[in-house]
Amino acid sequence: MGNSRWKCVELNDDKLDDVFNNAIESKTLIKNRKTLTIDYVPERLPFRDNESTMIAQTLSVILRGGRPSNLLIFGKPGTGKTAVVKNVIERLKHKADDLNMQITVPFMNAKTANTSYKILYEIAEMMGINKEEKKLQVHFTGLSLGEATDRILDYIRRKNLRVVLVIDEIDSLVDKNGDDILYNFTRANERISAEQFISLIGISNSLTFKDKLDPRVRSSLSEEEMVFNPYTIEQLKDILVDRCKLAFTEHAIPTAAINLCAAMAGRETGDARKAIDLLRVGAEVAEREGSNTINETHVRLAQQKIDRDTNYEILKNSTSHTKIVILAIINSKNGNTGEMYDIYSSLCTRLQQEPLTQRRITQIISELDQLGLVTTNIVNLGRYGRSQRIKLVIPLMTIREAFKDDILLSSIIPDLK
DNA sequence: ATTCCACAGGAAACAGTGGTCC
DNA sequence: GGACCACTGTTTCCTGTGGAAT
Repeated sequence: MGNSRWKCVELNDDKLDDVFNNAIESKTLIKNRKTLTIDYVPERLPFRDNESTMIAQTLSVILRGGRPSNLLIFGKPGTGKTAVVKNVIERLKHKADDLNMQITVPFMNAKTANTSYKILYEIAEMMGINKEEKKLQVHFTGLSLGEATDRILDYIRRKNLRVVLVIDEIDSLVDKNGDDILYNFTRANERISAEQFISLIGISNSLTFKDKLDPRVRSSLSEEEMVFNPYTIEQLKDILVDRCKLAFTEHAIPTAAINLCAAMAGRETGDARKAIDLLRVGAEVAEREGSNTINETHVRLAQQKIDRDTNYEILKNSTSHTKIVILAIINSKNGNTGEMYDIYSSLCTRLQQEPLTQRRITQIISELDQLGLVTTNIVNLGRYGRSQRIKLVIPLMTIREAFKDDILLSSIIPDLK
């Protein structure tokens, strides 16, 4: 390795000790890191009192021995949907405990459990079905969807359960797998006896999600609906002030920096997650600088760091073909699909790789577009057809950095100007 | 007004993989 | 050990698109 990055130097143990000792002794800005994550759920969720009350009212039917309506919750990311639902359910469980009543609440995210079968498997895991004898379990794979559903319903019947099934990011499940599984669960109550039930709470980031559902599923799933509006900049400010009190030492963050975090997050989508992330990363940047306070520059640097880190991770973990596509876009003059595909094919030949079809490459481009790594514009050239203009929106430095350890690409990376 | 280009993108099929069941 | 199952990434086939050229 001729890289000057790696030099043989004598290790200075005293210096390392100093670093660690300083870390332990120095006063840090952040006194409670946990409060700087969106998942941290405070006792009272800001500005969601009405929503919390409405969800609680829907679920309170359980305490009177009834089955609550299915519920669909809509809202952009970072509007507190998941946190509110989790909070209400925790309280419901406490109340039910007081009344000696048992309810089961499997809570899953359809982005992680992204196929119908994985949802069934997760439900089985969370409900404890997989602690039963083997032929009653829902294994990781190998069963048909019908059999897995039957085993879950059978368990509910045998154990006489009341189940509230919460599926977060339910839209991504329906996008990929259709609504069969939802149909089965909304109809499941017909197959179990009166004192048992399954109710569904679906949490969706997309308002148009309902349009993709079969009318029968739509009517039973959305017995009740609720929309979480994005936070306003003023509300974000209040949330941040609240978190700052918990997270930082006194006077660590001036109002101007809080305002900037709120403004940057509020300008886009009113995303509280983003606002809190900016605060956390800003604090980390300030800490590393040895500063006692977080100023506006730290917040701006935090924004850059978040963007750079996300892009770097996506690029680094991409498949070889996605990486070659990115290199083809860099090398393409006008960014037309056709030209880009030709370059991609020749790069594949140079790397002794079998090129994927144009159809698949179109798909990869649209994935990159969704991730915000490229922008695409459809241009009509009349008689000369219709094409996409693809433009890269990430700095070449980030790409070079992310690809530099890829052995396959090593022969063409120096071409990156 | 019609033709035609160069794609976009939906739908279905397929191959390979990793698993269970009997 | 063969039948069966789901998942992922891909290919194949196909229809739709909008404006310059004719």
